[in-house]
Amino acid sequence: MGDYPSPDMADVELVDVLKALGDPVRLQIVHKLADGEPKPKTLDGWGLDLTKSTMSHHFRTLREAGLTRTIVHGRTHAIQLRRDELDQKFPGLVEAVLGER
Amino acid sequence: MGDYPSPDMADVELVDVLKALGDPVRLQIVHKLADGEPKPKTLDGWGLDLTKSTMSHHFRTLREAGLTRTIVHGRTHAIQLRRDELDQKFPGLVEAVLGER
DNA sequence: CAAACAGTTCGACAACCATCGAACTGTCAC
DNA sequence: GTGACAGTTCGATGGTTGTCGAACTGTTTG
Repeated sequence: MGDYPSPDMADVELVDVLKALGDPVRLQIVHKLADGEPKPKTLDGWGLDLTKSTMSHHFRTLREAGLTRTIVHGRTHAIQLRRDELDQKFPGLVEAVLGER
Repeated sequence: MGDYPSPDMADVELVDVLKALGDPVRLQIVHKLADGEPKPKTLDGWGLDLTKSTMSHHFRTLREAGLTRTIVHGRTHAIQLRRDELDQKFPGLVEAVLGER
């Protein structure tokens, strides 16, 4: 398989981040990623009853919007929130969205 | 004309707020409202080249998502960011979206 | 009252999007 | 190597959305 390029944070636009977050499935995924640890895409605990192709679509959307990065490990993939970069580019945004405070 | 009810902030969902903000036109409108002052819907300075019906659609979307309130003044309407309520319900969100810091 | 004005609503249209199943690609285990 | 496994991609489908023009509603001003 190919690779899964995340955009440079310099090219990430706020409106695209917000659009990606403006979907209940993706917002929930981001919540599960809040602790910063990479999570396998196969995770049972997403709490979502969707097919793999739909999940794949959302993972791609999050990655292309700049919110996550994909870590390939043989035949398994993990997804991780780009927390540090996001905090630098959009200070307070992730914190506010996750409701931490 | 009827009235323009804003939802109770208790009923406002984060995902709907984010979806409303995830559009370039509406994000720009919110930026213009950042100072908290009500702005007439007729404002020339929105910086948007759209018809009145399209603007009306976006104003409605923002209001129904809980982001703004409409102030009717005879035949003119003003729109205002619900800053205090939003700050209370989603601390730091508006600040982060507006890029204040 | 009549005309101008501010704004909404409606219908249409195209573009986009979430979802699914099926087919496909790459990797690991046997 | 062959089959199971993890994940992506593709095509289709139905629903949503952004945009416009035209018609409409309510308000102010002559």
